Amino acid sequence: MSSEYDLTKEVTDKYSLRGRVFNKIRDDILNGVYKEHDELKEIKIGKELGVSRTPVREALRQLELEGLVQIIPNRGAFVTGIQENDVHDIYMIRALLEGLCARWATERIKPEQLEAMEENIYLAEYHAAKGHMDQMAELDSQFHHILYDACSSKMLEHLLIDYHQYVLRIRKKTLSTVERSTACNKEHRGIMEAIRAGKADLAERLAGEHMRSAYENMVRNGLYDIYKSDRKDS
Amino acid sequence: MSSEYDLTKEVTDKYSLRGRVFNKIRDDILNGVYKEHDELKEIKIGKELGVSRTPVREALRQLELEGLVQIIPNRGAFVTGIQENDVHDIYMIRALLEGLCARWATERIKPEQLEAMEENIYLAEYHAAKGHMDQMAELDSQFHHILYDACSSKMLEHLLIDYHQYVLRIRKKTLSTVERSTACNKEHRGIMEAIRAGKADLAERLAGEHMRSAYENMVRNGLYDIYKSDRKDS
DNA sequence: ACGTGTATAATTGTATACATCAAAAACAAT
DNA sequence: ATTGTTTTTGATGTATACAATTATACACGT
Repeated sequence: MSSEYDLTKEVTDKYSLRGRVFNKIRDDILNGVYKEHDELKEIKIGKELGVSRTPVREALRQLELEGLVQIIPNRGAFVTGIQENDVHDIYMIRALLEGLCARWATERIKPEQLEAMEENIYLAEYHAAKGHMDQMAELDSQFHHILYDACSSKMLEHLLIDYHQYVLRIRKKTLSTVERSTACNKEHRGIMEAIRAGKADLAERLAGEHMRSAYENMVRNGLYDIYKSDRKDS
Repeated sequence: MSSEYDLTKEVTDKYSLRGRVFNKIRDDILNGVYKEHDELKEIKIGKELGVSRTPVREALRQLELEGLVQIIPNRGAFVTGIQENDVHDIYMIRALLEGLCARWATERIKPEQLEAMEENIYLAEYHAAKGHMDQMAELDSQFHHILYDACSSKMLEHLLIDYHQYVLRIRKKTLSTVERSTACNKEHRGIMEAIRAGKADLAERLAGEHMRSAYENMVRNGLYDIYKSDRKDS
């Protein structure tokens, strides 16, 4: 069972109103429901979700810290969103950090975690072969979360989980093609083998390349036109 | 004038209660006033600061997102703090990211920013020579913020400012020695020269080394014993 | 003595009320 | 018609009130 690698960020999210509101708004921003510079009014959102202002406010304050929302005192909360160039930056940042994560994981991974990775890749290859594309994003997420866990760095894990979330929507699209999915699985396997063999340098390099190739695939296929609509050159 | 590079993270911090409460608790955690596993009760903190629970709650929710506080639903908020190994991780992460920042800054820096860096280093060298150690942390912060600004990446800037803050207390201690201060200034100058010369690879490498040498200096001088007290091996 | 169960207190979660601020509208003056 | 001022409106900032949950204390039974 790999239910251990639950992808929910905080346990609180499921059980508190604030957590649900936070996730809802966050998803709506990442999924383009709210666009750049949209104003997020506490009362309106509260009504829509059937809650009072309080949990909405708390959620907005958190989103401010994540950089998805800008709060101007006494004015309101405005969507910051993710720009086209932000996606580029995120992938370049991730290339470095996933590399570091793979390096540390090589030195610190536990047998169960390696086991879990093995199982994950096996499953992913199976579903890719069968064309079950809807499963791929989930499995990809899981693979990376196992890696984040295995690096045994609270700091790095926290960071990578955040950045992983940011590009959630785009990842779903990217992985919906068979080509990218199979390539992705191959790269995952490569990283795992390097970790298993204790080759930290190789693992780091492969993890970095994994990010770059994901990004290049995205650009090549014009898969992030979705962000272009609400672009502003300021 | 370099007042442009104001180090406050958000404008809201100064003017809203929540912002002040947030900064206060944050500083208290980073400065060791609250220790690992301390419980942060909304009413108590509110009373201490002379405010109601609302701003305190919002601040705690934000700190949760920063990872400095863990919130257990219906139970309370507990200090997570920064462990000894977290400091290590932060510096290794920063080594990569400051490197990337320097690289991008090399390609995108504006003349005014280069000017500001020049001025900053000049001032820092002056104060270091005069033994004005109290100024060093501030100037160091300023240098890095100029760099963050110059890389023209909202994402990377946001991230680096966060991590820079995390190690604020320890940086103050480290820079209080003349040796480290002068070495630090030399490294800053090196980075600036590389950027000015358009040597991105060199700038990246130097910025990374700057972090590693800062960390090694810290370890060598046992300067982060302060974190050891509340350590737990879990 | 020990564990269990209930009552009480304390704390958090949420909703609402009031205060404050800022943009928008209405109006006056030029 | 345009500008400047006042009024109004609507939103946020903060405080408080109530509900739900959890921790504590104590009595009871074994």
